[in-house]
Amino acid sequence: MQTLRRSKVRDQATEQIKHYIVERKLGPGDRLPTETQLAETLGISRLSLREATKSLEFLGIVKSKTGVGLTVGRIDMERVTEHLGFHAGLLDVDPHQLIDSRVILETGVLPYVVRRMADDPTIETRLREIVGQFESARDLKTFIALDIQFHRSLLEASGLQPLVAFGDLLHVFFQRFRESVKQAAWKAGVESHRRLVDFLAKGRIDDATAELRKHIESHKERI
Amino acid sequence: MQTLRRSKVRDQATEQIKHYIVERKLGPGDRLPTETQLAETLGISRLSLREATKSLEFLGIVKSKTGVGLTVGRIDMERVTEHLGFHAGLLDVDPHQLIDSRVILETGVLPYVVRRMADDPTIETRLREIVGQFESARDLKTFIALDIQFHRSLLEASGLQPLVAFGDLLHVFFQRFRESVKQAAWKAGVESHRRLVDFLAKGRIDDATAELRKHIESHKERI
DNA sequence: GGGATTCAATTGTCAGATGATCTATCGACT
DNA sequence: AGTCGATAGATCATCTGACAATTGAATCCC
Repeated sequence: MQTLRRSKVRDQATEQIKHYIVERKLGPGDRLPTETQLAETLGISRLSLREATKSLEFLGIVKSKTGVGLTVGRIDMERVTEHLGFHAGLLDVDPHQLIDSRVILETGVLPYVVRRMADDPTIETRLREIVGQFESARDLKTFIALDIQFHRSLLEASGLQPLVAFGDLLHVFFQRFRESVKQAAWKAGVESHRRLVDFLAKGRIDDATAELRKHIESHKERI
Repeated sequence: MQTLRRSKVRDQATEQIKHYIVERKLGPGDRLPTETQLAETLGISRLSLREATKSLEFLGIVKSKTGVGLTVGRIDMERVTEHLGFHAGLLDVDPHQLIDSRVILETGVLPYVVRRMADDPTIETRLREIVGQFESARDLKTFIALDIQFHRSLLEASGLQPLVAFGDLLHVFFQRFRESVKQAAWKAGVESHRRLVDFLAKGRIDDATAELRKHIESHKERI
């Protein structure tokens, strides 16, 4: 037999659309035919075509705007990371692994941060600004928000977008046991952040690494 | 000014479905409500709900079978690669950032690998097995497959699932310039892999780190 | 009891219609 | 003449309703 299982109309459509894009060497921003036209060309209903385009849109391969039409999109890692949370390895993660992963990610980034801090003084300003805001934090909620902001800024300071995206994802899973931080730990955390920035500003990578590692691993005591 | 655009029904639906899965801690294979039920619960038409599920299905987050219903799926990175890698022009990630990210990720993992290698001898066996298979690789395709396999095994050897997941994602975006590897580079790559395993087996983390960094950064010459 | 059949449940596909939103053109007013 | 606003057309967004295709289990027949 030719086809064991008949390929679904929708899946054929997605392939056809991708083929259309490649064949005509279309790039981000280029126009695609309208839904009606595409459906007619492929000989399927507009609905099936929509299911196809919506799938492609999910990853950013195409973009659709009301009143405008379909255009070729640009895929960025952030979008994919956003949905990656369902990767089998992440659905049910051991907190220890989560912590270790964060240590690797954030300490690994420090050499890059130091390098970029030397060129761009706004990075240090930004980090110190957040540290300063810690002082006026009164409740757990704002404290957590600031903590996330600080660590995100740290990753951003490396200039490595993929790691920022991944860091965001880790934070989502980290959230649940962040809330168990005791008031006593705040103060220590604030001091730790401040020392970290100091080390970075002086280019003392090893000290900064040790400080950051200790800071993140302190979460292990609360598991 | 903040563009106040109403979030589309479909996008809300995808979020709701993901939320549903996470909230109930559903894993691959678990059943979801039927389309009709879901649509009713969310207060939207079955059609809009379908566009949502089809999007999720595109990444493998959910699976649907005629006559059976919806089940939770397992994200298949190969599938993601297949869709994402079809047109390099659509990918918007700075290659340098990609390489640097990989360096941080994989070198950061090495101390953990060494530690676990000491306890579990199968790890070294596994890595050497892949290195051995490189010898018999005849075409670019199998070479690439082995390279991916090696680096994935390396991450797995750390025991840190989140990083494995992230590594998978990076490989998706890395794919495109893997294909530009010249035959001459194969041999060097194989040797580098072998040296890396040797260093790891001896617990020489610094040497291993340097070797791995050099290996990954060699891609920079081909940009 | 075992195999074939029927049937209910569920997804797959279609057609048609209406609302929402964007672009562009045209016209009025200064 | 130039600017602003309104109108119209194009296009996507969403809904309703219906029927076909597929699956899995209950049922029936021997």
